[in-house]
Amino acid sequence: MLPKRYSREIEIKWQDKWEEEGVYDFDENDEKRPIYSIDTPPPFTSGELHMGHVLSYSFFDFVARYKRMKGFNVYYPQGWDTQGFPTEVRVEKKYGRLPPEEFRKKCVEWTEEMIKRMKRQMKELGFSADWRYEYRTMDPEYHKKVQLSLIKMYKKGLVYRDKYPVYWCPRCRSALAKAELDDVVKKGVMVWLAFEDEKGGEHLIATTRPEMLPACQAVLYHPEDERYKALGDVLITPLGKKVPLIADKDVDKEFGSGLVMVCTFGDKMDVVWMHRYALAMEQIIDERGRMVNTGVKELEGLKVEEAREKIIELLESRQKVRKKKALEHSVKVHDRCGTVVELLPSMQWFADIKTPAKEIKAMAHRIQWVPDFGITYLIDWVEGAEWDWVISRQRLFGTPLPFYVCECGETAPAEELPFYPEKAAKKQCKCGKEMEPERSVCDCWVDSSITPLIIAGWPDEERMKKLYPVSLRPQGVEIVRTWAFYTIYRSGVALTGIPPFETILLNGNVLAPDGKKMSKSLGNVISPSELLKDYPADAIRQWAAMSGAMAKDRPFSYEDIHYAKAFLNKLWNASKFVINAGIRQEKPARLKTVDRWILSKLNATIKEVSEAMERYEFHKAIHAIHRFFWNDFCDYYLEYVKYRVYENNEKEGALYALTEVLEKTLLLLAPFTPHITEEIYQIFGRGSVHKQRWPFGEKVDEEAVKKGEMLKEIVSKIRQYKSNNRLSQGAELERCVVKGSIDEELKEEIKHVCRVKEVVVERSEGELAVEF
RNA sequence: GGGCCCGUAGUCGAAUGGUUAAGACGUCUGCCUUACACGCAGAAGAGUCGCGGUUCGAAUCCGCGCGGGCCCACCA
Repeated sequence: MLPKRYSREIEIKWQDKWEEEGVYDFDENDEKRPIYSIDTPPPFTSGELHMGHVLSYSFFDFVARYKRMKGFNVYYPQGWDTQGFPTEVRVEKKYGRLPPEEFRKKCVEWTEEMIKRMKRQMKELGFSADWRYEYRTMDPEYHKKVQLSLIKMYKKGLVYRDKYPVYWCPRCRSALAKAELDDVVKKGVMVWLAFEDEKGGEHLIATTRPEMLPACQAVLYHPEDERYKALGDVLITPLGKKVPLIADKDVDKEFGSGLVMVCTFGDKMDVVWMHRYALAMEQIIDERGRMVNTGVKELEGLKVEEAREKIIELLESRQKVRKKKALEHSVKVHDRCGTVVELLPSMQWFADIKTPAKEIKAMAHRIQWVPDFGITYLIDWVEGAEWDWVISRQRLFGTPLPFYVCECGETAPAEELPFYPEKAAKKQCKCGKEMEPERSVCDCWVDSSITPLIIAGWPDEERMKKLYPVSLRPQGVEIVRTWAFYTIYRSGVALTGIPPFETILLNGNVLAPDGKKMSKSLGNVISPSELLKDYPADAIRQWAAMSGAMAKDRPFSYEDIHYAKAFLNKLWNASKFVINAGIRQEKPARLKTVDRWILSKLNATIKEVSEAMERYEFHKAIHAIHRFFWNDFCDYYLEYVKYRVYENNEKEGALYALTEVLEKTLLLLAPFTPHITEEIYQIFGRGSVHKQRWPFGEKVDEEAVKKGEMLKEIVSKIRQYKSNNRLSQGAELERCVVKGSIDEELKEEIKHVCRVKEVVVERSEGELAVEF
């Protein structure tokens, strides 16, 4: 007997049991079943799942469960993306500043706590990952593999060290991440400086950073700007330096005079242009924010703001300033101290993405993209990339870059892995000096771009043979340019030459019910843990399935989740009815038309759902199940057979059909609602529903379908009559006339199902009609 | 500014170029019928953003316009 109501207690019971019995374990020794592996995204360990996680991880879980039932040996590990700036911020807030090693230890402790919480939520949602293969990017084992992958790329010439500008806080003397910057509107001055062409003609350039003039490398104009087209290719700065004059489409014709000077480095756009035209890098600001190597002795040693005033003064005295105008503009400041940041050239590590770009694109084309337009995000990105991937970060909680560097500029890979600079062995450079272990850590995408290798046991060749490439990479559409791209590049092109996954499945995001992005500041965030207080996991999972097409964003819908919960209730109560009526698994000799009708509908539904599952169209699958079970089975078939069940009238066929429909529906629902289906499935005494095979859609009896639909229509018309006449559906009618071609069997059904004493049939080929 | 996605009842959303454009929520009417009132039966409500085109036929394909969203870049 089923408990009176379905509840979360039932879900928790099964979650514990599944874990205990290892129901979802990947079978290492199975030689027969094909392997289906899933490269699940390792979520960043923030400590709480958000609705986007719930949506996407539900999708992954549907796939895993479906494939298991289809007979695959499913390999479904789950990892954690642990390292990064947000954790550093939170740990520093809690413990203050600590020495690096102690700080990292605290970060690890913190992260372990976060993982514990998130894992609990995943379990509560019924995700069927195999936790024996859990990985964490902060583990020494993981570090080792990331480092090995970088050394291999280094040896192939794909990883190198070069100068690159980073955001720098002159006050804190530290490199900053983008996330540490705030935009602040400040008062400034725009000055128009007089440049000269080779014939002595004067051309004005508007700038808010005249102090950068000594580092001016080029002047740019828009290719369609008539004023500068015929000017030649050199211009002379007010300081007398000759610089190239270049046409570039990114210049705004309307701004100032339509000319812009490129300096090392006034702003981010200078960096773009420097790479595009291979301009020189001339550093004139040092780590303390003071001017150096400007070639203008009045500026040397001054702070940036002082230098700005000074050079205006200087240029005015040389009559090179034509106009000045006060303005307000936005500048980037360090979020913690408010100091204006500078872009400073510094030594960074790069991964070459320009040289292998073609191969990356070609490999992306060998992967199946679902939906197919997803690949355009990657192609556009590769084609638009202006420079190589900067893989180093000046942070603490990250994978150390496994290299040594020397004053002389030489670099060398580490020999012992995992490599930690504090404990690194000494190493001598070719030049004779002692090399320094690199102290920067990796960009987080360096960690996560080898997950297919990690789960496939790389570099163990035996395991790789078995598990690489992975079958499926599910991920968010918004990280195609990062995670998908970097994975195809590193795991695929650079390290194995084989596409890292066969199929990539892209999911969209969850918006707030108001259609806007969920954000704390808008106060429209819905948290999974709050939701779990009001709705069972199986309702939340159905909501995910109902959330529309892949790669599309959708607002969160309380209506859907409400409906999903109501459906669980329906399933529960219908099951109680079937159980009370009596389970019958042997097919009786005779089935009535209605029995054959519902079994045909069932088989059609199985086919429809199977096709949708193969295409990852979960909303179609769940919709087909809902429609069949609620509308056809509960609303009609159950009503059709009640008299047979209660009055023991040709009961066997009814019991068989009821049992068959319930059993098969449970199987179809199992990937979506694993808990409730498991609980009900126990009546069959065959163990876990999740160990069963996916049902096969058998033959549809066209004649029975036709008759069944006709009966449905007649019943509906009689119900309509009763409703219009304010009668209860249980009310007995004396007589009705059915116009249409129905047989004696259907006539008898109408009498019983609609409680009509006398049914008269008038044969007619026209439209069905019922008169009273 | 570049790329991509989208525009369907009050709301959210389905519809290989082919009957009367699913379904859910909400609304209205009736029904406590021995699975379920977390329910049942019934009803009303759109002709698919606008304009043009292709077609025997367009929500669906093409063009333009209008309006959203996402990602990226930028404000010298």
